[in-house]
Amino acid sequence: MTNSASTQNSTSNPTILQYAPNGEGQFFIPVSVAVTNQQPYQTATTLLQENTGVHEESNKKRELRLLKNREAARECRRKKKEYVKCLENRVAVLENQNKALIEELKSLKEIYGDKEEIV
DNA sequence: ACGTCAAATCGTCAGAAAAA
DNA sequence: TTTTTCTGACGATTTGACGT
Repeated sequence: MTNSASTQNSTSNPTILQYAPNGEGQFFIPVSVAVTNQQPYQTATTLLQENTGVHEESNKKRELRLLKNREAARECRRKKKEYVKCLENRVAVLENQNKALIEELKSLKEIYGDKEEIV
């Protein structure tokens, strides 16, 4: 899936974030409206102009945190898929075993009859 | 070709869990 | 206790199938 430009409507949900690149090669930086009470979206360029020193540093920290979390989420989903596949394989194996046991029981009953009483 | 819908996928946030 | 990592939930977007 491509990370194409997307202009999300923030009027319905003020905390929606915009992070995808737009067509001009700029990047919208995620800004939570609920927290910052400013224009919902800023470009990287304007942010760079505005933020120096401490702000720049905390921006870097935030970007790094988001990047790490993005990768963590991908890895988490990959592991979860793998786990589900594993469970599905196990289900298939158990179903086959169950079928085989039922067949075995059936043939044993044919050999010995099923009217024998447990004492 | 087009619209519609459901399912899959993604990035982010918040909070739980683990590590330092 | 603080920091870092993991994961469920959410909303937005993409994708593929289907009917018109």
